Amino acid sequence: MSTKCENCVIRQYNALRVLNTEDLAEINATKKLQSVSKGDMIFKEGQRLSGIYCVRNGATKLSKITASGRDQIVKIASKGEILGQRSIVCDENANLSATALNDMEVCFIPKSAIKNRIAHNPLFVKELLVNMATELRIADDMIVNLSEKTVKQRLAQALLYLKKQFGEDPLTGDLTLVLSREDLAAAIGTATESCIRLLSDFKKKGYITTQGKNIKILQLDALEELTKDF
Amino acid sequence: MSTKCENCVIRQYNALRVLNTEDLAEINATKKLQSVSKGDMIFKEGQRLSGIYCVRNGATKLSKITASGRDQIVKIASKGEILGQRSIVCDENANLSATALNDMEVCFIPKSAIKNRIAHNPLFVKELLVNMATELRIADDMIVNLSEKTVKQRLAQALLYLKKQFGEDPLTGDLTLVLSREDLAAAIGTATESCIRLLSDFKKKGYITTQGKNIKILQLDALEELTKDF
DNA sequence: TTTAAAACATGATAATTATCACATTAGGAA
DNA sequence: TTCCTAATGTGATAATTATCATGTTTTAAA
Repeated sequence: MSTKCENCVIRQYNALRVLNTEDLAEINATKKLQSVSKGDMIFKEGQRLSGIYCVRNGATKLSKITASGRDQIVKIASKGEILGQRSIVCDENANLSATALNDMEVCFIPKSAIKNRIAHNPLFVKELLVNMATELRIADDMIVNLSEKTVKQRLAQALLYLKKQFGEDPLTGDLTLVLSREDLAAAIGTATESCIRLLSDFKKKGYITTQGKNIKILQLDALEELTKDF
Repeated sequence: MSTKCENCVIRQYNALRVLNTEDLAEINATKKLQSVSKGDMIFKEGQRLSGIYCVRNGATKLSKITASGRDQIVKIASKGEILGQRSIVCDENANLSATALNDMEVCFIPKSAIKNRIAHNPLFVKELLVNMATELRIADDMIVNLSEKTVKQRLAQALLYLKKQFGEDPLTGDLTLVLSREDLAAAIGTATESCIRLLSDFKKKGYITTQGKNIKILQLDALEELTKDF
């Protein structure tokens, strides 16, 4: 995969796709490819961002540490997604922390380059707008989910999401994106022990199997049924 | 208050403020002032919107009916805020329902007028973008709140929010925006009975008094302390 | 004003979820 | 490898929250 923005396929997934040759030249001249190791923090809540990060590879959690010390994952971002665009658009400090869930490659694009594009390319602004509006809908839906569904339902939903979004290992059938029990709990908004307990329950019922951190879904329909219950 | 967009002070609160005379002329020519009675639904989840609504007066809840029949309030919008802009931007059906919490006046602005402004006024698009980005931050924070805080903390927070956002009656000291217990429960994501029980608890402790649906905050500091606990 | 319906309120109880304690296992460093 | 630490897993229990039942009060309509 080329590291030249002009040839980069990754940007097809985000607002950068509408940039013209001239725009891309500046982005390309100023961007920096970075390797991020699993567990590394790309940026931290409250930090002033000097640019955005375009994810080339790997996945990251966007989360916030709560007063009680736990953290709540608001979103998982992966290939093609941009981190930090909300903060840059609003000229605010980061509202969430971004932590690598596995080894990643990201392109750092300095704020100035993005601000220039925003100032001069209306099409780009509109793309950003549509993107942000979509994220808002997803966040709104998550609010409804958190208050409507039980922890069990949210866990089932999270497993289905992981399968749909990141797929399964073609050999073993295990979910490709491997989360620690702690992260999985943080994603569905519950205590780690509760999450583990429910996974055990799913195992007992034959919905899934586990091997270490790996999870394999056996009965998709059972999990889907669970998410619908009320 | 004038009903001519050119002289309308309401639009100072939202993205419409950056429109020029020419833009405003088209908006003004096509907009329609509407009265909405308390309890009326302005639009419903899933509905195709033919425009946006600019709130001149009153307040509305933006909510979603859950599978179990309850509804969860995602946001309360009032004077100066625009309803439906997300759906128009994304060309999607409404994701939330908008229901008047009291008698309202709203200006309906047809989709075409807004789409024209988006197509021709980059400044307007940028304003929308910043607006949407801010709403996204608020939604993200709500996600963290819902999973971090107890119902009691969220109720305390909601009361403080109502005071800050809508103020108190200068005579009685009651919160200006009056919500039914059911709506208050829907806003904090709990059962109506739980909400009522906690209000009784707050009363017993002397934090608030109630008279019918009216609520008066007596001990602001106590409620603030509650929201911080862990 | 009367009356019916809706909203409010509270008790009893069940279900869900968190917390604490502790055992086991896995994974990485010396 | 061996050891240490962190993660996983489970039990016991407490706390929180939901649900159901039922009575009371408000509200609004006839």
